[in-house]
Amino acid sequence: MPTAVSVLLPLPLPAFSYLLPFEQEKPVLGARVVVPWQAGVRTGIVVNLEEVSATKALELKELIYPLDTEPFILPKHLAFLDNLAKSSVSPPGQILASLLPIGLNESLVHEVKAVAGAKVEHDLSDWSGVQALSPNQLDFYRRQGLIRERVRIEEPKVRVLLPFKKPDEALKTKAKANQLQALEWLWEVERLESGAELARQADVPESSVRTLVKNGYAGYEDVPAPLPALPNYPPKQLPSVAIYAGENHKAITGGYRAERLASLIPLLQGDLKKGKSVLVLVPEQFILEETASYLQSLMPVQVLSGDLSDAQRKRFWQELPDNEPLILVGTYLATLAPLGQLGRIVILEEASSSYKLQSGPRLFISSALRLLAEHLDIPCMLADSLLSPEGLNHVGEKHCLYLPSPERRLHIADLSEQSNWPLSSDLIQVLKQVKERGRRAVLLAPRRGFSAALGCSDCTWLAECPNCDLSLRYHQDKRQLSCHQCGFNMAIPLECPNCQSVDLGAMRGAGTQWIAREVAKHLPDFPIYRYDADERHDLSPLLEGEPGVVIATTALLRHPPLPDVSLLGLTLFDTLLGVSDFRAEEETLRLWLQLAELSPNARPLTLIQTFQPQHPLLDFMRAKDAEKAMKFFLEGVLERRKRFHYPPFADVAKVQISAKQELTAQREANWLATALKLHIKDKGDVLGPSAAPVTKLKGLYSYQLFVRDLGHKGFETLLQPVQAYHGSARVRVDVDPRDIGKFLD
DNA sequence: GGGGGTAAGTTG
DNA sequence: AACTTACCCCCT
Repeated sequence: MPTAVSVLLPLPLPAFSYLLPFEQEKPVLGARVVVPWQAGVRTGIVVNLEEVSATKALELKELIYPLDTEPFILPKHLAFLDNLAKSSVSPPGQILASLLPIGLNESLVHEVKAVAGAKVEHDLSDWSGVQALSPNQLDFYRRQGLIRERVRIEEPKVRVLLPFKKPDEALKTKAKANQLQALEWLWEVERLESGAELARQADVPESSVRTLVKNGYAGYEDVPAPLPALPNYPPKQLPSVAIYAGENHKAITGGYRAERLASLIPLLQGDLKKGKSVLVLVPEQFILEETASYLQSLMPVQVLSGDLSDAQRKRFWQELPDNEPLILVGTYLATLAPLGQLGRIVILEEASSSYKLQSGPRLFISSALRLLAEHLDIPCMLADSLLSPEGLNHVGEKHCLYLPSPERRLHIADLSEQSNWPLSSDLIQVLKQVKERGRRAVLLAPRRGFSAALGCSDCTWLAECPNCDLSLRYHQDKRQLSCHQCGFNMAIPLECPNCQSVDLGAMRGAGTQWIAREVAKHLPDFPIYRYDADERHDLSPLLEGEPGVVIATTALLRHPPLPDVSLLGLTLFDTLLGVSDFRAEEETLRLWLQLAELSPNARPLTLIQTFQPQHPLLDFMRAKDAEKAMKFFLEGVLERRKRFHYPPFADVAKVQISAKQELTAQREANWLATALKLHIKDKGDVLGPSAAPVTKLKGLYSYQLFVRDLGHKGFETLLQPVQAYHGSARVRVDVDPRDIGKFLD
């Protein structure tokens, strides 16, 4: 019986079947194979093999060539991929494309040869490069069965300068002293990447090197590229901790980031001793570097992230199965890393919103890896300053290790009674103390730029984005108004377009520029730094202990910690809570806990400016017994989530309907909501549709609705009407949205 | 009748 | 995702 091979390509499509040529060995599951695709070839992964009838075989195109004899993706991962595809309602190929960092886009040497006796227009009697044929001809010959094809991975080559001849008498004249010097140096170092480099190193003009090459003493050659070095990070000492996680723990919360990691060390060492590797997942590059720095002096560590070059990732992937047990610290790109003896998965900062992939299948990587651990039947450890309610519910209270939380000093400044906006008199007073004592302070503003808006003081006019329902952010330094969503920029108008008043000024929330200006007013001659996406000042004087104030956005959380910060100011607490998401409070609390990481060795006074000093969240932050407060907070969240049927007690998917015309978006959203309600019946419910929080964005009007899966039936079936939708609006789905108002591109 | 743009359909 | 085909508008 002929064999059909199902091949998954890194495209947003399901797997496709190809016929295995009768003379070819059956490929193993998870191996890479090259298959014909449109008028060329593509590399995919073998996900299934099945016997088919001879008639069925006739309909299939032939597989071209296997690239591997061993699985490139572990067969255990294939079922996991399939499961992820179903739960995220996206094609399996799309999951593969977003999780596999290498291997499927290799450059290939593709050759063709005419079958014996075939009449073809070209001379294809021997293997020749496919570029001799036009794509149409290739397709035609394929269909007629006139050619055979073969491929191999193109070895990465680099062009180098090599010495060809030893210096001879002809070079030993005074006029050719430079050439002689260069050639002798080249023989000394054996090879160099360019003639220019030789000229630099031998300290001769480039023309001398050119002459050497012209006269055949040296020349360029393509040689196999050397293996790239794998990254290394400067070692760092972990703090000591009093409690360690054991086998019965499934989550760690509280403490500093480094303490949570330190509490895991005996567990990790135990895994390695048992011959098991551990996958340590991180949400961002800076945590990857920090984690690798801490671990590498204690145990064998490898890293994988988007910061590695293609060549580095390739080397990493190839060597991984042969390595001794190790700790792999990686971002989501390490999900499918072929660790043979994987014994545990650790998810650091498990609740981090950075784990939400912003495109493709929009996976939430924490959930995906919890699923992987279940598939592999290995333990999974969660760690975060404040566990996600989902995480806590999953592991259960009694499997949770609480580390003592850092002690905090908190002062709340009520902005409603203040006249000197955006700084309260309390903040000004402590800032003055910081200056007098030559200390360091960090002020966090809710946004970059000067202010949230520019408006007219005489009427109600506010500058708004022409593409979005948002006010334009005022950037004083560039004398510009810009939209932080769509990137629209314009110059500041001279007068109000509404009432022609010239009294235009900053309105609403103060950004880093505004705060910096106010601080400068109150603290003349004190060093002021800014740290946001627009302006990243060099903070090394502060690292060395010089005094100063940093005005920053949360971008500062990705900067190495500053020593002995004595004041931490949150200039507008309210914006954090203003987010229209059921996770807003939880995220705010987590941010508050993360702020302690800005200066872990100090105990800075945290000053919070707010218009709502009675907000219940502040009570949790003020509580003396932090551990108890956190437990109480999470219990409350879970209780409400249960009562109102929110995750983890129901699965939620967002459906976004967008169109250029607002009415179209609204009509199609209503239509889709009705279709969904009829389809879902009592298996779940449909909330909405309602206009998206920012209804017009990037020129599109969006409506959104939420589908709740109350019986864990899976969105694969519940969202069927969405899958089948072919109307005039653009529809996007986000399963498990982490920010319910966020626009889906 | 064709250049230039977008929308819709197909890929094994 | 990448690519082809269909279709529309505008201009010569």
